[in-house]
Amino acid sequence: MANTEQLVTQRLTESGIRYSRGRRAVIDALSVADGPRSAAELHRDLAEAVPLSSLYRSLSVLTDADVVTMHHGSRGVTRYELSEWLTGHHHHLVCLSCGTVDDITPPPDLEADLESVVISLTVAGRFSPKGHALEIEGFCSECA
Amino acid sequence: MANTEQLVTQRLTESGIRYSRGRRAVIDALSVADGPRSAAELHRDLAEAVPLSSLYRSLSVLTDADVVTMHHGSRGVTRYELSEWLTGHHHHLVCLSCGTVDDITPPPDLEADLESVVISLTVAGRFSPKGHALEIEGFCSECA
DNA sequence: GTGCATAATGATAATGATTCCTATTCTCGT
DNA sequence: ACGAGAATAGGAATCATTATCATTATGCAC
Repeated sequence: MANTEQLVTQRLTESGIRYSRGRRAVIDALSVADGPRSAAELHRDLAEAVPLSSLYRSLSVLTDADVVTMHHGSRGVTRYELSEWLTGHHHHLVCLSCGTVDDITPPPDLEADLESVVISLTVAGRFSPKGHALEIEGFCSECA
Repeated sequence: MANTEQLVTQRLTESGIRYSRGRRAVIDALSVADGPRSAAELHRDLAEAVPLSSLYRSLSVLTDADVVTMHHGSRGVTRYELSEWLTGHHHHLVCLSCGTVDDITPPPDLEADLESVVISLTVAGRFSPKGHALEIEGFCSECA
């Protein structure tokens, strides 16, 4: 995924947003993560390289630019990950015990099934679907 | 749903938990809601009849007793609703604009499709699924 | 290259949701 | 009615997150 760098650079440039050292560090940390990360986790990973307040502001800016997407998970903490146009569409495995979240990408046929369920569920109604998220709750290998 | 009352009474009695005035008010408020409610919303609905601290404690007790289930939705606020064994299994329509969440219950065939997707996604792996939640994000009729 | 307008940073204060603490009140079984 | 344990209420404390603002860095015009 070496061109994540380029895609992000391009998107930020287009939006007139600087791709500063701190923001680059955030993107790098999210790039190597295998699931959404909370601000606290990122701060720990970045080992004080980015102060918490700057980290939050970077995440906010990057979210506005749609480079990063936020999720609201267990215990009221917000988790962030690279947006799907960078990583591909995926879903989440949420561990009920330790709270960690891993990405899972369904094979095309299953994803197609999901989409048709979403369409069927909203076709009758007054709701315009823009996206969907399937969260599978259970126990990860560590906590099983 | 007149027997929600009885089911809750029974469950709490079994657990040695009292079904006090305040807790009854919380259950009643959740019973008439058409989707998960935040503590703040409940507090507003209950018109100060239940102080915030008591409300939170009631929600915590009821969650522990599995009478109420918590969800983590938009903007980092926790929302609560009656557990699925009381209301039936359902999913959520989340409005990207105003943040409200509505319940949606799929017809059996669609729910069966969902379950088989979940099974297929986890069968290979080291993850034991216990439940699933499909959140459909979009715009409600108000915000369309 | 210099200077300037603007953007980004980082330390701290403020906010908002939630939890903890503790004295008082209520309830149930005796 | 009495006493033990449960529940309440109010406030203080905590945690995640956001706002403020003075300082620093960056990109661009000259």
